[in-house]
Amino acid sequence: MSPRRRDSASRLRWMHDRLLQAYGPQAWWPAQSSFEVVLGAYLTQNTSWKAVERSLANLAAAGALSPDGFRALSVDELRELIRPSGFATRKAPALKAFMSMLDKEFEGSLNELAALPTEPLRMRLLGLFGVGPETADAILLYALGHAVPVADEYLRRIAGRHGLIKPPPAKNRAGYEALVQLTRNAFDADQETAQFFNEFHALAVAVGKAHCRKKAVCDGCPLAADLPPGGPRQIG
DNA sequence: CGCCAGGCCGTGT
DNA sequence: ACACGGCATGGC
Repeated sequence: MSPRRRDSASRLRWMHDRLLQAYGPQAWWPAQSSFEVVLGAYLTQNTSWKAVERSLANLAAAGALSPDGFRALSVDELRELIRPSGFATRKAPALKAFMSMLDKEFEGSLNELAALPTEPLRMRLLGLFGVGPETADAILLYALGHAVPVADEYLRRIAGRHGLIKPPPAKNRAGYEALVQLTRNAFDADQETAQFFNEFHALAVAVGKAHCRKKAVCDGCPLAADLPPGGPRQIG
């Protein structure tokens, strides 16, 4: 039966099942340590993962993928190492601010940071320079193991093109929270685990990279059966 | 070459 | 509250 004409929660569940069937488990985040997840979460802001990999390779060569190695870098050295992934004049001090917070209040330990309750922890992250809602939630989920949904530009486009949210999809804070709520409402309480949200966001990125970039490439998309009659509703 | 990338911040309404 | 420009570099 067609998923069309059903409520957005059902359709989002259908999307999850369809994507899992099409792509399989994604085993995210692509990193060797929680600290590396944090670095990647900052570096990938409005930046292709390909470029992030170049910066991470530079950091690895400098021995700076661990807190100890990273702490030893000056902000100027850091800026040069992460230059390939762009916005380095912003991202270098932002990362140093995270490290500084971790050292001063959590003995340099991500585990101690992760021990805070989710909501205060999220507020804490959002208060950091260079951390918005998506970066905060990515760190919460993929580095700290908290069960929160992660919304991103791909999910925003998917929801927009499929008419799950009223177009044009807002790119502001309220729009982000609406996507998070959409995800929370779609799944049962017993599915609201870190493992599940982990997989859901990873699948959204997988289909996004393949079919939901700015140029519409809905042809061959596993989710195409759910598109409104006449094609995607909203491209940008 | 021009457009875009796994956002966020500062400023102006 | 919301829109909008700026931010840096590299891939395609």
